[in-house]
Amino acid sequence: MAHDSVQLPCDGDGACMRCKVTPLAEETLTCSTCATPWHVACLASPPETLASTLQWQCPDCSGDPLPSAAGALDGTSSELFAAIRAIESDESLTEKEKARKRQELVSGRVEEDGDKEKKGKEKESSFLDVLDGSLNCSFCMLLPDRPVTTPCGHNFCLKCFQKWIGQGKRTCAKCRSIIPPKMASQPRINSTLVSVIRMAKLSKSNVAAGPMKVYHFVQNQDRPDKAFTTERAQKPGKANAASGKIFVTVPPDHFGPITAENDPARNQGVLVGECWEDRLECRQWGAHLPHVAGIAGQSNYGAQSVALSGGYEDDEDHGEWFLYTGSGGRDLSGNKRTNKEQSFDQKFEKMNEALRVSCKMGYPVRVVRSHKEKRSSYAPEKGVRYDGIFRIEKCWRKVGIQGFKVCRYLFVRCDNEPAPWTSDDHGDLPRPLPAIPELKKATDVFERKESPSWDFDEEDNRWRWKKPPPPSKKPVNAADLEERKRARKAIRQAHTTTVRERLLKEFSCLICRQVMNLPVTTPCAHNFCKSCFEAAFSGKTAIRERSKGGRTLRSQKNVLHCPSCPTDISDFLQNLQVNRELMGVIESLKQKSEENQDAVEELSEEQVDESEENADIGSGDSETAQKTKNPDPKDDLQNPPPDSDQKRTSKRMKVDTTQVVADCE
DNA sequence: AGGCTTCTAGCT
DNA sequence: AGCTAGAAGCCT
Repeated sequence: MAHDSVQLPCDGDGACMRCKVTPLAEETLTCSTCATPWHVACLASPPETLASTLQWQCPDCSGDPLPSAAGALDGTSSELFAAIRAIESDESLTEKEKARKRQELVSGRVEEDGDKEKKGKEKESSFLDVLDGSLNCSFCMLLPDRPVTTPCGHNFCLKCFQKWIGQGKRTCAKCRSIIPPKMASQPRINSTLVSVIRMAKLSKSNVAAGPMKVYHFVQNQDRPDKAFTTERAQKPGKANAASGKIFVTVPPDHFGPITAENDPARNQGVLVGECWEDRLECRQWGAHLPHVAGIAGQSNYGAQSVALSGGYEDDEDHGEWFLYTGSGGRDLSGNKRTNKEQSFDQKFEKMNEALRVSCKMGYPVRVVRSHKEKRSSYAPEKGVRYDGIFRIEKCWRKVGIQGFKVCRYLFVRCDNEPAPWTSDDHGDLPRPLPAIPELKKATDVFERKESPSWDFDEEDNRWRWKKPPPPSKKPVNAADLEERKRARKAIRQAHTTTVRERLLKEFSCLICRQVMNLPVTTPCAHNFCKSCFEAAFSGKTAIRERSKGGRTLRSQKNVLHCPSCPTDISDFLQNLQVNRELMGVIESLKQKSEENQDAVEELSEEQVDESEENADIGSGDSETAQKTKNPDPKDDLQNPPPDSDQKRTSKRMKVDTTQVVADCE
């Protein structure tokens, strides 16, 4: 190997000054910094990969030649070198096209992909006037994907950057500044830049302004697996968290057990005895959806589930059967969610009526018990547990412990699986109703007259639907619908917010909270105005300033923390570089937003609705298969049957179907 | 013990 | 379609 010898480039005539031969074009490499040609065969360490040839620096420019195990280049490489040179010399191509072609060659991307990208690029070009290509990753020449910013203020795709680092490079591909080891080993995504790029992409048709699409709106499938704290929540933890993803595919008004086919996540269904940390987690598995309320139901339709949480002192728990108290009768004015004190009578309305409908129809009701039910032997020690299917056999009103009337319900278990507390190896068998002493004083007693929908089948020896379950009135992914509702709201809000406000939000300095002026990006990917950043360390930087004097002062290294995180950014501070690319974009967006501000505020909602419609997902409905005539649950009650509701439901179902078709196309 | 938020049924 | 009050939570 020639690595001990002096390395020399080609002379003005193209002859290698070391071996004196004039190499063919494909046997030479041009330095990306000084543009001097070099004879590849005479290099001590030719670039290991073709990717690195694009950014190749000659031994003179790179300073410390990398130790390389690579020998002379093989034939295949030479061919590729030739191909690259051919691209370089093709005058019909623009610089960007050249870069893309080079990239295709090097990465071995298939032509089809290249075409797709080309289409993407054409799309991009319309907003490139905002970005002006200034943000493009120097490696792939595209807008950075998962952008990372070097301390010298240059932006790259995370993957491109990692590739570069993987080749042993420790200098910025753009300006040759040293990349700190920490940045090299743990590059951080610059989330502000992510916003910049998203904004730019979204503003393509309506330069810098456009309806600022709310990209952080979450659909059920995109919701996190766990409950999460929203941006506006002041308190951490689950006290005021939003629910995470709903894992099961049953509609929110689904009665009865949740079976394997509605559990795509695990394919086992919700099993009796299953436990969850809290009500939010319980909600995610569909056993009981409301995360505060004890009863899930609709007054004209029935109740699907209840929670026993010890919220009402009148409750009486006997495991396989229990006496449940209705909701209401309490003053929740102010900001309360609960109030133990009862101040008026409960009535059979709302959720209490829903329970009565379930009683009347003999619907299966899911029951969960919470650890908060302290007076019951059957409550779990921790969290919330699914205890299976119960039926409401009777309901009535009585004067409760606090002196006001409460609604009462007799729940009796009727599940095919044994209860979590029993040592039986089989589920429930029909049992005689327990004697209820308080019934003597009860008023408004209601008993089921018709045969129950959910009953024990003597032949099958198991509990099952004896009558078709009530058809669902809600789409399966009601959670999605709710999300979309919220998203619509958010979009509307985005319309009324000025671009300036959004700029402020997305590109504000973490110190002064204003739109950044001369932005600097720390290696830990936090962004500040240069002046704010410097001011934060005024008086502290002096110690390090004398380091250029001599190496004796090196021992005095002063640890300085990023204003936003504990990262030591003392090295970064020493040579503060403005992220000019980011600055350019902010400036341009600022300017254009001022021009368009009025127009933005007046934007019609049509655009929003359109995008909404497209984002809509048709909802299948497993229950529609059982569309037999449903007996009206309230036909013997004073209220009129919910005719209008039924019509509305079928109408919506039709709409949903067409949407599914549309979505498939 | 107080107070924050989420979710939604049931109204306008 | 939009709003509001009520809901058996949860955390400091």
